Amino acid sequence: MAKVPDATITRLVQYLRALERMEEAGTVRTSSEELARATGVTAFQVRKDLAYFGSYGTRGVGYTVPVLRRELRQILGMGRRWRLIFVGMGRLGQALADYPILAESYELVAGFDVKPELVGQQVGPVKVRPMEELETTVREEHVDVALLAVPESQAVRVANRLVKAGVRGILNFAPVVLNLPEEVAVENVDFMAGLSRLGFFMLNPRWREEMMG
Amino acid sequence: MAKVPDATITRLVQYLRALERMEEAGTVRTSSEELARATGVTAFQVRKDLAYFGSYGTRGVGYTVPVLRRELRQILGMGRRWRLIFVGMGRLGQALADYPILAESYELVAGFDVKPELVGQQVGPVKVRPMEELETTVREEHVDVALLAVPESQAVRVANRLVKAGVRGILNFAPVVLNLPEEVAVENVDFMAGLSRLGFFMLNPRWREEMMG
DNA sequence: GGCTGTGAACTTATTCACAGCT
DNA sequence: AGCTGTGAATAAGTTCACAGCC
Repeated sequence: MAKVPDATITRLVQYLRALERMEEAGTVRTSSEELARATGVTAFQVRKDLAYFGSYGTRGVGYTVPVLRRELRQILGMGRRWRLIFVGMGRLGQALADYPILAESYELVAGFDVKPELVGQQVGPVKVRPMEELETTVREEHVDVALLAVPESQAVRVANRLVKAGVRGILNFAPVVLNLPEEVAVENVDFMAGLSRLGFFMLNPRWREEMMG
Repeated sequence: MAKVPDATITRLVQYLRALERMEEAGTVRTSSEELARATGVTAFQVRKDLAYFGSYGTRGVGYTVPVLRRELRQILGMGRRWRLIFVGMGRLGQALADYPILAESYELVAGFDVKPELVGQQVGPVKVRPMEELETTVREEHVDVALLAVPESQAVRVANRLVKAGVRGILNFAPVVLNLPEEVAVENVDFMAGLSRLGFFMLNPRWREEMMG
């Protein structure tokens, strides 16, 4: 397998979503053209992205929705149910813990918070434990990934604890740069950064072509 | 101004954050080296990114923290307080409305929800109005940007309403591809996609170099 | 001497044209 | 005939080396 552009992975997620909608709708056959329309990229791009991983279609015909869906789930690691913990059960953590789609694809092991009044509470499918139990839980209950929703000031410290305890991935909602060993995967969900970028694009509507003088 | 890479804008936000931390700490002088360390990129990259917009430093000396901070705020449109509405005041919308950093940089005009029991409520600094008032509010109260936190199934419809009403930017929390006219800026905050990507990187820890056969 | 600013080299990603199957 | 799969061309983005200025 050749080296796959980062952006390709992001697009694969979108293709998978489109395929899931098609399968729900009962569609059996699709094409790079149709996937492209559904995800806002070009058909060339769709075919190239898929080609990094193999050939899943039939020339002259197209792709079979359930087949391609299964393959993409496999590639993206959605085949296995990763074991996930919530770290930080404030407003944001609580909102996310109650997000139903999460529980479909991930095994929600537990939540953690420093606040004693939250410990013991049940938030949707997630029961809150004290921070002291973080390391034992990660180790003994084979946690793969942590959803980090603690305040900015604590994010770096807690992330380091998680890495030391042995998680393999962190979904980071705090607006900080985590500098972790590269065997730990990190994805940042930084909506404040998104807002700042939005500000730039609103100020510079023509940034794509040639920007203002 | 030459065409600026998309990724540069994302990094500018990080530089700005680092500068704000430095200014809080009372630091007056910094360097591309130091900014690079704080944000996890190379010093070359920092200098190149800044060079797209002008020259803000002094050769042989470095950058003056408050000066560079002011310039970056200017570039990113943080100089003016954009007027923002929340669309969708469910758990996620509520959590975000209460996020204190938001109110520092944005004028929180109002929130909107279809649920009658939410209408009229005060969520942190945000008062909830009925969806019927969406268009009038956008037009009469000069709303610049909408934070879209409605269920997936409604996201496309509501986004189109917002565009028609005249917003200039949408921060989209729904996991759907919005295909909007290009004069409207869109930023997606798609944490489910982040989780899927995490799955891929956990499965393929060596994806950076050469991936498995 | 030291650190910025930038053209040029290089690397990575996207677009394209068409060969290869069905 | 039609649509995928892919090497080659083009474009975009990053790294680098060093010129320029304090």
